[in-house]
Amino acid sequence: MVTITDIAKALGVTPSTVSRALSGSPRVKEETRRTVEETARSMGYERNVMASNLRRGRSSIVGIIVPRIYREFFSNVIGGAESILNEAGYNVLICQTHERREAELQALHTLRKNQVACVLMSHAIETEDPAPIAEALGDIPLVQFDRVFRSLPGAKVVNDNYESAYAATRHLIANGYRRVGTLAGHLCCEAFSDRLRGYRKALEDSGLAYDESLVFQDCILRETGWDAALQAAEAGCDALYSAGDFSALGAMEALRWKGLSLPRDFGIVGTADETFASLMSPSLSSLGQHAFEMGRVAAKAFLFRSQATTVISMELHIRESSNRNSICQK
Amino acid sequence: MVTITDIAKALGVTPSTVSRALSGSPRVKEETRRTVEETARSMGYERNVMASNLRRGRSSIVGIIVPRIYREFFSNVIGGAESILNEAGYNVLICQTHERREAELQALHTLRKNQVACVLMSHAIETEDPAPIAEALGDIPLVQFDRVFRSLPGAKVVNDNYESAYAATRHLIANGYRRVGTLAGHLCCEAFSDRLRGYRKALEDSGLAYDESLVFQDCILRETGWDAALQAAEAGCDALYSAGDFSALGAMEALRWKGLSLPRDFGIVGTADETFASLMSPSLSSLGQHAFEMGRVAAKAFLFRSQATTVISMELHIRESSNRNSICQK
DNA sequence: GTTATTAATGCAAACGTTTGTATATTTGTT
DNA sequence: AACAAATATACAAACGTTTGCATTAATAAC
Repeated sequence: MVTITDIAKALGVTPSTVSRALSGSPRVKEETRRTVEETARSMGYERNVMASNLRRGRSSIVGIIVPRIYREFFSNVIGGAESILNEAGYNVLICQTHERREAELQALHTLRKNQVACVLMSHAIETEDPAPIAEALGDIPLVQFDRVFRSLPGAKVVNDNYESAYAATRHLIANGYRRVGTLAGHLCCEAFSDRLRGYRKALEDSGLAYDESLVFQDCILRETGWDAALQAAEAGCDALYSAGDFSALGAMEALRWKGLSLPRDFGIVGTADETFASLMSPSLSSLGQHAFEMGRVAAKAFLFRSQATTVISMELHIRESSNRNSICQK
Repeated sequence: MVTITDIAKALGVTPSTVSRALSGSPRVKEETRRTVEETARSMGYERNVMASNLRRGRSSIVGIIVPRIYREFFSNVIGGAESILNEAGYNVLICQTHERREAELQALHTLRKNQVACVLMSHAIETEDPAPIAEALGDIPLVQFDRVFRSLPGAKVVNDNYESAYAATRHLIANGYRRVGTLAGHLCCEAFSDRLRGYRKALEDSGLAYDESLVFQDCILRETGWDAALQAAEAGCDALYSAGDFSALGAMEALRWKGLSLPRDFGIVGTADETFASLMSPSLSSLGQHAFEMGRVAAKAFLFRSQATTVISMELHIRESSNRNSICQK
């Protein structure tokens, strides 16, 4: 392995000069820099990141913490962040929490130990108190995305959950559904509580009553979606806005099992636009997130040391599960 | 930050003793070790991985290279590997190649620079020549999974592609399909060529002719699946074994568009058992891979310095798209 | 021509750990 | 009691980079 000392010897200068030349310090002559760079290239030099990190007390790794990498949304966010960060010379260390608080703290700890340059994170559902996160991070910058804690400092990238849930609910109402319920997520999580607020506002703006018994909390899994849908149907519901696609899927299965037909008897709109949404039959209407873009924005927030909150719009994909108007036209 | 020197001073010993005590060297007295460990804990000591890595010339990071993290198969392999590696004190650095050779070499380079302890890898489809991989790795151990090059040294973990494709094809034949084609992958990739061999053997064992015109190469995408299915149907095919689920999906859509009914007029079995396979209507029969287990096995192969090749069985999930027998019984 | 100013490089001390070799201590053997 | 063997710890040199401070060389100011 060739080191800066080797280069220095070859050129009759000191390692400091080589180091400065290679890291673009303005303290070396332009000509020297060129010579050094050339020699480095010809000798096949590669900077030893370990040594560099040790000395600088900070690595060129960015940590990303997500609940689960196999959720399409998160893997796409990761992909987006990676595309920006790799470009900028950073590597990405990915940790999964599986929605568990303990695993989340463990991950933060791991990243701290690796002295990552920054942490991009979407917190676990279990997490209610953000204070330990701040503590575990120390002075490492934090960029939150999707699921964010307002009270933590640093940049944030979120979806327009309120507006999109509003739009999705209005869409159901516009299709003639009159008793619209919702499969809500965990309300301690702002992304989910915002969706609930948007849903509620849509009902109110349409002159429909907001009925607490049609709000199913902590309902984002296929199983809980199934149960909630049956209860909802029992309660006279004829449509559901779901804060997730998996619970929407469970709901559709339950309703079909009950003999109801979508979108004729019942309308559903999900959130996340998982691949299966468009492949099911009937296909599931869903709010698509610009996950890749969200990752890019989060990564840039770190690179530019932004502290801003960016809002990214979701996109309503209207499909068979809610589109009664076009079915009628057929 | 508290260092081993701090601990040493507090105890009146030298850093070397502390280092040895903490890393479990047999060269310190049992009593000393206990005292050191206790003091370390009480002082809140954490080993500086940068310094450790620099000195040892090797990091406690394992690199994983996959074509795409959002493929469920790969994200589950990653999850499995992570579960073992984290336990053993390693962290995981994930790189995507997007099936591109250049990105693959770049990733290897990155990992080499980070002096990873090992690389777990499933190569890109574009890659035909494994030599540059070996070169880029230097003396870093390699564990290949799913898509492997026999000629490279090191452990390998693969599916029983030959046997499973054989079983899937036999299943189609047992359901009365008589002209079975296949959507094959890139045959330079052993995983795919093995599936083709299994398919062929099944035909031969069943007394059916192997017809090259029913073999569609490089066909693993939704779009190519669509085209191939139409050609296949034109050629008198009544069933397809597909080496991927996305091409199987495209094929199903094309056939339905053509007015054919599954499984009545046409049978399909895919490979990978993506989530959508069970959710579609008709649901798609598919060969499920034990992805999580594959990740665990690959990680263990590294930890135990194994050089062996492990074969993991796939599982045939029989669903509506191929199950004509049970439909008839209805 | 002397002095102040700037520019370019050199010097040397870190960063925190690991490890080969040396030293001191204990134990065992005769 | 003397010596060998073992055990336990200390010493010191790395690992390759970065960076504050010192030094030298070049330019500008008077």
